[in-house]
Amino acid sequence: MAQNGALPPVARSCGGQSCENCVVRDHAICAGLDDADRDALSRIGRRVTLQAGQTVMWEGGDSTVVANVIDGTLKLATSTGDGREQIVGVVYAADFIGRPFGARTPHSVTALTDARLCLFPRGSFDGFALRHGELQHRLLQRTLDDLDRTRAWMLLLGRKTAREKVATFLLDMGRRLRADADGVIDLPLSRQQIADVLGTTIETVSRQMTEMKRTGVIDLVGRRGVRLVDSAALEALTEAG
Amino acid sequence: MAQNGALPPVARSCGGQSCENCVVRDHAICAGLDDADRDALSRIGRRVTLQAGQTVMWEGGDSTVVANVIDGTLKLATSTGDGREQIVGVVYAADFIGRPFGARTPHSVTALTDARLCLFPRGSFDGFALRHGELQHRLLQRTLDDLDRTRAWMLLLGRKTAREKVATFLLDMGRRLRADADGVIDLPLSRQQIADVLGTTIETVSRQMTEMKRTGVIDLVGRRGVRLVDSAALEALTEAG
DNA sequence: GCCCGCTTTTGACAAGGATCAAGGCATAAG
DNA sequence: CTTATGCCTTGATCCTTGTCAAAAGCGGGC
Repeated sequence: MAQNGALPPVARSCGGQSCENCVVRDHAICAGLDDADRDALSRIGRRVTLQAGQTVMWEGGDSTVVANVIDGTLKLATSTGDGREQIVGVVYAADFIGRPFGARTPHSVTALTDARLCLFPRGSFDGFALRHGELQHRLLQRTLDDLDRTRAWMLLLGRKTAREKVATFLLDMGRRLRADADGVIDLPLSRQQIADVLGTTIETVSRQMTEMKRTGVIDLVGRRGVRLVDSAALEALTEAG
Repeated sequence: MAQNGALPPVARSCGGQSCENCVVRDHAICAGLDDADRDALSRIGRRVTLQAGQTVMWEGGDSTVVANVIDGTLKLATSTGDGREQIVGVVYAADFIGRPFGARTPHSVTALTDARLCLFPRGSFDGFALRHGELQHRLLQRTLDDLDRTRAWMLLLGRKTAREKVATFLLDMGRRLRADADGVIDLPLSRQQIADVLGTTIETVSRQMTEMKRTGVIDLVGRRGVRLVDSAALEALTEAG
């Protein structure tokens, strides 16, 4: 399973590609760098394409690379020795992944959808960041935001009921992902993965979503589609109910 | 309750006190600053004494101050509208608290024991940090570590059993706190607060600890004292069992 | 040293969610 | 179009943990 998810020996790289036409250049941590600095940074990195299911970093592994997400969705996960998994973060385009300034990666990083990364060797990136206060500042801002969001999620894991967890999750996805013309959101996570985010089981997630569909709060279309029919009601389910 | 915990109108301040004899100067984020910079930083801050139970920052409140913990133990907490509380962090001497570079404090900060802080107005601190890359780097390092630790705690909240939670908590306290001559650790948290850290109830915590005492893994002395009699066995209880 | 208040422990019971087990249904391959 | 393969849903049951209630015990104050 872990083997199947491994990067192929030679990853598809587009090293020569510049930042000029990068879709996340104004949202990733590189935003704010002047052209010369961004060029210098881009020479350190290379583009990599991932297929859904591929793992880029392993829990407890050496921290050898960090990256910007260009597009796609990835999960950050930790697990117990006996295989219980907890997803500790979901990252999207323009997010930063990996552990700069540290020897070990404390969690695995796996693509949930096909994805593209702008990958940097950690050592080179660390050096660059130390020489560029602006970049380090943006990294700090982002890390502080991550920490705030992560702590908010602890309230969900420790104190919310299954119903509240699923409602909170759906609203969160609604905020992060864009719905199509019919208002349908295409979830990047399977039911099992949703359960792993919420600290519950696949059956409980399924039952809660079915119940919400029955009461008309949401609509389920196919395996991955959801329409948030009544966001206000969903919001209400977020606490008590 | 919140009112009782508020800072008194005039906090006991020792503004004139310099960093020279500060017990955490080599461990807090100020370590690494040269004498001149540390002096400049100290002129921005002032010392404040807190009594157990006092709250320094409120969830959702304006982020007006940040601080170094000089001594004592404090909790970071968030809660649901209906009063369920989750402790999202416990901080000790030399730790940094508050939300730099952000308008709001996402969680409350409350003293668990009497404590002393080195308090800075956030605006001034932010400005100072922006002008001192070394300080900002240390802040980044610390924030990255906090994030790693917080994510590890998510695995506990989402996937561990009550038994595993309590065992993990006790070992964590054993690592962070120093035992006295008899090997007894004085917990800075009440049973209810332990429950709030672990995302469970006071009764469950009590039952688990009683059971561990019965099997000789730990020993309970008074309300706040614990002796980790068999750390190896405790470690084993950390996963499965 | 004794008493009072509050935390902690213990007990009984209920229930939310986990587990075990089929069955149904998208999605993709043939 | 048909079939096969996993996901997802649904059902039945169990059990860990939460809830409610009361007893016990620690610690501070008199």
